[in-house]
Amino acid sequence: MRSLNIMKYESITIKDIGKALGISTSTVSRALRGSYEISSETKKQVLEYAEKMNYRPNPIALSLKERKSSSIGVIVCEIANNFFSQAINGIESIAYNKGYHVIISQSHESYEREVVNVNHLASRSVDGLLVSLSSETKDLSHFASLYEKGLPIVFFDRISNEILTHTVIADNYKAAYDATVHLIKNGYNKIAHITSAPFLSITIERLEGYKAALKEYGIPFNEQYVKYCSHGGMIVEEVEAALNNLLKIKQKPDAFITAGDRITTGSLSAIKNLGLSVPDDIAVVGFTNSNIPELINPTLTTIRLPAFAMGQTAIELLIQMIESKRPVTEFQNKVLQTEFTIRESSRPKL
Amino acid sequence: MRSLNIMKYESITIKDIGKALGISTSTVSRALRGSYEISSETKKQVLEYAEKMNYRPNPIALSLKERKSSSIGVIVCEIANNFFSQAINGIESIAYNKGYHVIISQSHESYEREVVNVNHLASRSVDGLLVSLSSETKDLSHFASLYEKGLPIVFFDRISNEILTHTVIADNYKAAYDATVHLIKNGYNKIAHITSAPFLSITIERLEGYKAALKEYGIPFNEQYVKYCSHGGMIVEEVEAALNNLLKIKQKPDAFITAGDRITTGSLSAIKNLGLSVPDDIAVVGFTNSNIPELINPTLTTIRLPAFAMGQTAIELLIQMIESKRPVTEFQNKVLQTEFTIRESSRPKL
DNA sequence: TAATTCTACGCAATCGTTCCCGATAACGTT
DNA sequence: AACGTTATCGGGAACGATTGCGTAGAATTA
Repeated sequence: MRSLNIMKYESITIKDIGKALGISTSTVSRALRGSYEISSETKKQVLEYAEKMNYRPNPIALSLKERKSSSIGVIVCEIANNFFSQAINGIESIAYNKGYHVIISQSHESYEREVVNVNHLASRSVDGLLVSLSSETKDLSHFASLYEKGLPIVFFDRISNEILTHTVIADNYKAAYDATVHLIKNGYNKIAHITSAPFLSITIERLEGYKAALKEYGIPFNEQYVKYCSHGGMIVEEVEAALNNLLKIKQKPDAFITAGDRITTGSLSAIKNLGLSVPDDIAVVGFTNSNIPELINPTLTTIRLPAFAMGQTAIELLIQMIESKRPVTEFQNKVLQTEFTIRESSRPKL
Repeated sequence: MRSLNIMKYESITIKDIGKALGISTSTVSRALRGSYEISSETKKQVLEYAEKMNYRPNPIALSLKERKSSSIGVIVCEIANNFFSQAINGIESIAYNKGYHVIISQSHESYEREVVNVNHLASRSVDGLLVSLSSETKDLSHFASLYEKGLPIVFFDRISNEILTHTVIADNYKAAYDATVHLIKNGYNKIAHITSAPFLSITIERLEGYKAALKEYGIPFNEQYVKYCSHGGMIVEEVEAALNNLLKIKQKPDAFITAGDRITTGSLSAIKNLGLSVPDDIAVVGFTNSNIPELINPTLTTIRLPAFAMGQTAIELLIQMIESKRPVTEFQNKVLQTEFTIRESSRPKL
């Protein structure tokens, strides 16, 4: 049994080492960093003592002096979302090996919260930012001002073209196109789309793909068939409302595509509560990174985003930007392919 | 379109304000904090200028000076787990309102990683730590040494009695007991248990509840019916192996209880792949915080941990510890009730 | 009027680290 | 013998903020 001491945690500093060894702090500092102008005996002495006392440089002092922190900030709407938690794992897998620590913060789809978080991260001297925008964010000046002052930022998933930098997205256009075509070929022609906030990049990209497929197969686009969840499905009620509104249309849809984890699960629950059956009453294709689509009843046809790879790609671009000596002028806009798995929820219409 | 400047981000300091206004930094500092020994005109001048220039105190400098950071560190095995992401949301909901920032780090069930993370958080001067142990952790000296030096720590979910501090857990004993009794009453008597690493507190508590129920109903405890996943189910293969080993037993179990999100989904997938049907071939009750247990086929009988509340309780105890002037000597060991929902996967045996 | 008390501010130390300047030897060179 | 080199180290400023202490000048009191 160990108990808590009221004294605040204190660790050994180079000053302590200098005092103990009768040398100056500058010498200790240089010895620790292996400077050529320190004799090998002194070096050995310092190194041994530091090792013995378990000396660790104070990262706070380093951050203050060097204005960097070997840490990168990640801003996502929420981690309780398969896509983002998987993306974060991708980010960490690279960052950890390159000596960067990852600080995660959640916007909870709130613009205000996003602003607070980005400013906090910046004031904490993160060396760079990885951002997926909140569904409320229309104005990017909180990022722009930092970016212009030299803070590297890479956007992923929910991006913006307002700031010229690297971006990493999934091929949302193609994914939505393929899903729509799949439904059409399986005999569905009243295909709805429950999606996120209207101005989000992912929403626009997916909507375009959806429209393109309809057009190609001569199905007129029906504005009523597109329902937006302004909180990205984070609020259950908005998904239920979207679904109910869809079912109220006289030309009731016979299929729908959901654009996100929360929207997918939310609408499936709502359908179940309404006593409807999938796909006989209505077919479903969902954008989701759930790892149990085949456990759902019926098994769910899904579009899975390459979350882990997107995280990896984004952090690689960011680190490249951070460690670049010259200003980066060539920006990459990576588009990663999604994974389409056909299951029962979209089987051919009877 | 805005582009990246190579100059490193620089913000306004107290020194800049002093220079601009022709006063000393101490006066600026005091004016900003509303000290009584600054004239109201000077105060007004400083406040206005600071506001105009959007001055924000540098938290790094403050951390260095004050040896605290208004941030608390959270160590969990992984965020891509419903329980932990929900718990983190509970933590954040309180921390945010009390002015603390939350830094999340993942151990990925690795002891080594846990040690690295805790030391990094400590050196970053977090004011306290919220910890759920990794499944590999047997030795707690990396926590104990910091705790003894005054760093407040609260353990939640996967706890240890090696360190005397506040703890927050779910009533795992009762949950496992109830689940087992439920299965027995529904006619199952060869009940297996697929659980996490054997020395984890949650494993022990659940196993005890399971055993107690068996004993109460006169069913002999069969060692073979308990399978451990040393990585907490994080590796799919270990769950499959556990299940396969279970099915190889001559007295094949007719039901099993899974002790965790990953183990639950992993074993259900494995069962599905084997072509077995639930609950006819084998019934299932799962510890899981999934929000779609009723979408699974068959709908899943679950034990849900009060993740959000556990996070809230833990952070409240931690903040209380941080802000306490005197050393805390009375420790609370909170036990929160779980939520048992009976569905089809454990319906009465035919 | 002289002594005292306030008022309102500046100086400098502090936190831990790095790094630009010197400084001081012991050498070798001329 | 005088000078330049080189090796090795220390002093001190800087990063941004807080704070104990000192003090000039004004206001008050005796």
